[in-house]
Amino acid sequence: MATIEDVAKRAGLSRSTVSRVINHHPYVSEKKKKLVYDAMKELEYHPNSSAQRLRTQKTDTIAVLVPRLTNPFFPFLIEGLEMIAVEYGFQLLICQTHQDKEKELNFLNLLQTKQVDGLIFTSIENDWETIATYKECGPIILCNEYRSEATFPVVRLDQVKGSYLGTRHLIEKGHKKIAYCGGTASELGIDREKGFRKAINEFSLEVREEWVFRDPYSIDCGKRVLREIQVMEDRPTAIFTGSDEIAAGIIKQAKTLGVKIPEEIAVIGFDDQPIAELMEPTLTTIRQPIKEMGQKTMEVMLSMLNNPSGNEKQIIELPIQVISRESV
Amino acid sequence: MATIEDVAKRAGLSRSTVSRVINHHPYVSEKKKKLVYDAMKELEYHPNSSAQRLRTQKTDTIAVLVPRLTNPFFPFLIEGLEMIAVEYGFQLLICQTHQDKEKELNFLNLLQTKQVDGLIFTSIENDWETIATYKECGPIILCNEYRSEATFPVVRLDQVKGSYLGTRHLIEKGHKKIAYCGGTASELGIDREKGFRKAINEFSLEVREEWVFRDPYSIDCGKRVLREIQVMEDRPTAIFTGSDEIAAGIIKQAKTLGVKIPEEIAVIGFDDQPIAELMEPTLTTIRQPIKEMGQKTMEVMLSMLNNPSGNEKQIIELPIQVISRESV
DNA sequence: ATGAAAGCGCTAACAT
DNA sequence: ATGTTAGCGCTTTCAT
Repeated sequence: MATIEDVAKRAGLSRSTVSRVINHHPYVSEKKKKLVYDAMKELEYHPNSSAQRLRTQKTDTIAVLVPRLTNPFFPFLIEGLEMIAVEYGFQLLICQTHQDKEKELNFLNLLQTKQVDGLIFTSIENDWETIATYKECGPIILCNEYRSEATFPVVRLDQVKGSYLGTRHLIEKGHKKIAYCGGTASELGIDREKGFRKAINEFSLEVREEWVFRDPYSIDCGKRVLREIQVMEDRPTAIFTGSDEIAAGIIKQAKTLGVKIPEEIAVIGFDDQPIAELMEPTLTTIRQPIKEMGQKTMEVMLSMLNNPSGNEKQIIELPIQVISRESV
Repeated sequence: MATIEDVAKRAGLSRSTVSRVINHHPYVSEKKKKLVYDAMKELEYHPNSSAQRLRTQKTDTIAVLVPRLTNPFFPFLIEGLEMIAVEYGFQLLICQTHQDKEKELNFLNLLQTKQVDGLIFTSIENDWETIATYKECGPIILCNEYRSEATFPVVRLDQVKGSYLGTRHLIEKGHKKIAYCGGTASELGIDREKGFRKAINEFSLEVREEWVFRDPYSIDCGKRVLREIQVMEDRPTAIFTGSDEIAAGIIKQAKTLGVKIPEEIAVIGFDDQPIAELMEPTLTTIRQPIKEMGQKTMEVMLSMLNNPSGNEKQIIELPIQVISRESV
């Protein structure tokens, strides 16, 4: 492997000049520039990125922690993040935590070992205390999931409002017995339940505790929930869910059991993923501006990188809306 | 940021000893080991990965080129790749080419700048000649997509057989007029068409050229294809597709147009993604052992890394099978 | 078992 | 406009 030294010799110049050419510095004569380029080509020279990183103390890389890529929500979010990152010459290091606390901690290590310049959480596994420890290690942003104790910037959607609107939509369609199936493990989940209950209370309805499912997250979870509901004495007539996957699972199971949707049970999803339009009936859902959230997040990250002092807490909230289709 | 030097001073030892502790070398007395660990903890020391990489000339990182993560096929493939990689202490750098030749070339650069130790293609945008150039830059493997001229190891599925089986399945269900909608841009596509035609010929059927669609890849493409078919005078009674997404698009559009599936038109997908079970009718499809393909690929990569001379061509083919559901 | 010293490949301050 | 030089933080021979 050719080094910068080799190129310098070959071009009959100093390492500095070669370095200047590589980094597009001004004040290099055209003549020598050409000499350098020729030498680089002949020697098939490519700068060693580890050396560059060591020297400059920058990696131009941002870590993005996601629970798993097989949940389509996250690829779409990454799409937004990457769009802005690439524009400014940054690359993403995508890290799947698989919902594992220890893995998450290991990824935080990337910041400490200077393998990345900044880190973005899109889901959070560990306690806030644990994560707060890393504040000094470099710019960190919470995107999508959040913690109110957070002292990092947060880019998120107004989950309370989202689930409030979704639930109100169900109520306006005449439903009075509504189940909640959104998850409450995270603060995001708690807020969703909050919005849900806000709508419920506003219309003086009641929620039976057995209609509240706080763990579901997948297609299979959705299926299971519907099976549980079907054996209840007093059944809800509508279900609010925390993702299109859960909703899809419910609908799928309903077909298997011969339960009519939305006549017997209405279902509302969350996310507006491609699957929402493909299901039969098509899925009424709550659209999150995922890509925009990604873009906004990366913009905040870049500004933190440019202005290291400006990492105070700030909360950016994006709008959310109900997309009415056939499942309600 | 504390450096190894700081730790050495603090522990009253040399940098070498600290380094030995970090890297779990033998022949360090327990006493000094403890001294080092204490110092590391007090100083919150974390080794700088750029320095380590520069020194060792290794990154323990493998680049994985995918067209896009929003196509669920690739997250599942990554699942398999990552499982093995993590086991052996490697991390993945996931790179989306977005089907862009230039981006693909830029990612190949990662190998030249020593930012990764090896690189895996899961799709190929550039000419083979162009890619062949990079052979000397480090271990490269083709996974999923392939080129017969390839001089790198290839891990793939038997596409000819897959589409042959799928098509035969349609024929055995009584179809004689079958459309092909699989893509032919890549060699993978060509092989699929080959398998398709093999089955067609075996049963002495005919394929009208207007029934052959070589470009489709997405849900929207599938919709478009069905619209085009519906305005034909002589319509096929079955469609072979190159992905569950395309098939899903066709089914969706069929509903919109009031076309009955499978009665008026049968559809077979490719991949067996979660969506295949959610559609109504459920999707008959060709299952690819995606995760296994990822695992196998990473095993080959690791063996290349351990044995740099062993990067000769080898082709590993995995089995494929038809999953019969309702859409045929 | 431990330390001294060289050097991985690069950039940037300083000097000219 | 170009060159000289120091040093980023680490590992690894070599010596003891």
